[in-house]
Amino acid sequence: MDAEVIKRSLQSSGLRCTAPRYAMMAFLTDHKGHPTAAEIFKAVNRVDPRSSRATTYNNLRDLVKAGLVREVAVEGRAGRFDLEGMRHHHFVCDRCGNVEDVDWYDVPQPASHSLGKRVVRECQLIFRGLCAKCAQRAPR
Amino acid sequence: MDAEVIKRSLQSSGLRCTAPRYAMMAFLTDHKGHPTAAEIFKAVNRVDPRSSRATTYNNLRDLVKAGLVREVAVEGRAGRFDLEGMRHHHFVCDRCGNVEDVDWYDVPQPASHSLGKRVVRECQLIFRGLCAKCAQRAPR
DNA sequence: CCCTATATTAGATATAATCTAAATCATTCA
DNA sequence: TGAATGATTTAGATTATATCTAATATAGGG
Ligand SMILES: [Mn+2]
Ligand SMILES: [Mn+2]
Ligand SMILES: [Zn+2]
Ligand SMILES: [Zn+2]
Repeated sequence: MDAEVIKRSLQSSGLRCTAPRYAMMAFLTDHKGHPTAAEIFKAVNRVDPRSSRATTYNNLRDLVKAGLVREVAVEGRAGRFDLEGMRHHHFVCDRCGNVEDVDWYDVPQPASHSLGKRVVRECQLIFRGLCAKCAQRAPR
Repeated sequence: MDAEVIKRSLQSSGLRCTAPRYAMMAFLTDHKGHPTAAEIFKAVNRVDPRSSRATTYNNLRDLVKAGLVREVAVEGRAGRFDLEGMRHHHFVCDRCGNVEDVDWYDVPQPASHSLGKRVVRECQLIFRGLCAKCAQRAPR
């Protein structure tokens, strides 16, 4: 019963379990492909066509702030989202913009003097280049 | 004579040394604060008010492709740019969006089997949280 | 079952980036 | 030096992405 898990994870973050929020979390649980906000919006509305773009963005913001969801910013394109489940890194394709998971491995922290008074919330390791599919196609 | 350095670095990348390109590189050399495309556009036009937004974006794209400039994507905000000079990592402030440099240290590569047929061009380590200034201000 | 802080909604607005096709320019080579 | 030419630039329109607004609805505690 995944439903209970989602409900509890929302509530334990101080977020009400609303229909749009639940639908977004359920969608992200089932679709590991790093969807954009627009894709999440469309998917949620296919089920129950009443949600608003504003709600999608508001909720993504809140879910990221609560640590349930992670955003991967992609230059010149819409940001991509995924569940903060098992730790992993990311690979972003220069050509097609796809975001793919890379197995987790530990990354050393910076020397504390080089962070100064900054407060670190998270640390993302992002690889860029050509995904397997794009690497095979002709260059340029 | 910085001018010659810029000119040569452009040409050795197969890029003509044009006025807008030169001005952009000079501006990035002098301003280490990770400006946005809009800021670069404005700065270049203050000197010689003839450049176009399209040229700014085109050139940033080409300079990144040539490896002379790096882009840091920031969720929900304009991307930030800096020169690929001394290697370093980045810190992005959740609240004010500022991008700051973090001293370089070596990051281990992923196991090659976990990259598969992907071709890695670069690897970015990005920290997120509150910058020193924002960390001091009241929370929320 | 009520109450109310929290959340949602439609649509307008703001911001960021790309596209177009005509004009210009940097570089090469005779 | 003086074409020739492919790369580059340009203004402005267009698209893509994200946020704002203020009226309405609802989750969840009491
Ligand atoms: Mn992921
Ligand atoms: Mn930097
Ligand atoms: Zn690809
Ligand atoms: Zn800050």
